[in-house]
Amino acid sequence: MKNESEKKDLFGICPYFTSQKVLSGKWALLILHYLSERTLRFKELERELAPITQATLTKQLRNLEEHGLITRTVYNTIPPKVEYSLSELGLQFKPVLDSLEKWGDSYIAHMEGKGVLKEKAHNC
Amino acid sequence: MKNESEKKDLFGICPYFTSQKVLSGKWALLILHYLSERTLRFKELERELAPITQATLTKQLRNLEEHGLITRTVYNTIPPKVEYSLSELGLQFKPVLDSLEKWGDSYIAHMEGKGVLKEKAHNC
DNA sequence: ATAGTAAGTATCTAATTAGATAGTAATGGA
DNA sequence: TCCATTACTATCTAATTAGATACTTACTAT
Repeated sequence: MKNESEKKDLFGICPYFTSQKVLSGKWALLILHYLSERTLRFKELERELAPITQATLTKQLRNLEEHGLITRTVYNTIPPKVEYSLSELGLQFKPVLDSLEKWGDSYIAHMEGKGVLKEKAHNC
Repeated sequence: MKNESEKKDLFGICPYFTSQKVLSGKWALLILHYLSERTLRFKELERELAPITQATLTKQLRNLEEHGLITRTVYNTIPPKVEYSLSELGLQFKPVLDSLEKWGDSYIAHMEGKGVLKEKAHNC
């Protein structure tokens, strides 16, 4: 199934399409948010993102790493220690996170105004 | 499969989780981008987003409409005319689009620096 | 000896999304 | 009379993602 002629792959060409691809994971934004606050170990992220599973978290982290948003540092200890943090590119993503958080909050406020009220989250 | 106790549904609670849900469609960002420039008819959007299919475009638009980001205006003419535009909430989303575009562009520039060069897109 | 720990991998299934394809409705124009 | 037009809907299949579960490694503390 080769389709060189198709213009499907706007990845790396259109900023919106590119962003969509990078951020498409269910947990991507949340991971970037937590890492924007501080470097975290695998286990710490797992706790923050519960009830995420290990396998899923690993996949999401690999995806972000492949796209260059986060860096992975392995310490050769037993038990293992692996730290995740934002790369330079990931740091540049902060303005997006900020505007997204602002919008998300006003979106939630808007919904609450319409009667879809929920309790405030403990984490996140 | 009822799971009231699970804290899976952070939609409407956590701004990142909420944003993720709203923007999860493959074409969501692109649609919001085009609509942020001007009101568009269904057919116009379809052309801009080619090779999207009608069915897919309809689904994406319904999703955005349900989440309150866009408004749908039907004119009772033959052939039909339906216009889509950003709602108040959609307009508030503009800062996100702007920061996203900025980041996407620098991401692409970064990739090009690493030798993943592509031609510039005609549209988008 | 055994259990606990951290950070995985490997499979497989379930759920969600996107896409292909065909059909509809009402009208104006050739 | 037939075709084009616009904005769909309805099915069905394909592709992608998320999640469940079990296993691994090598060391330390009980």
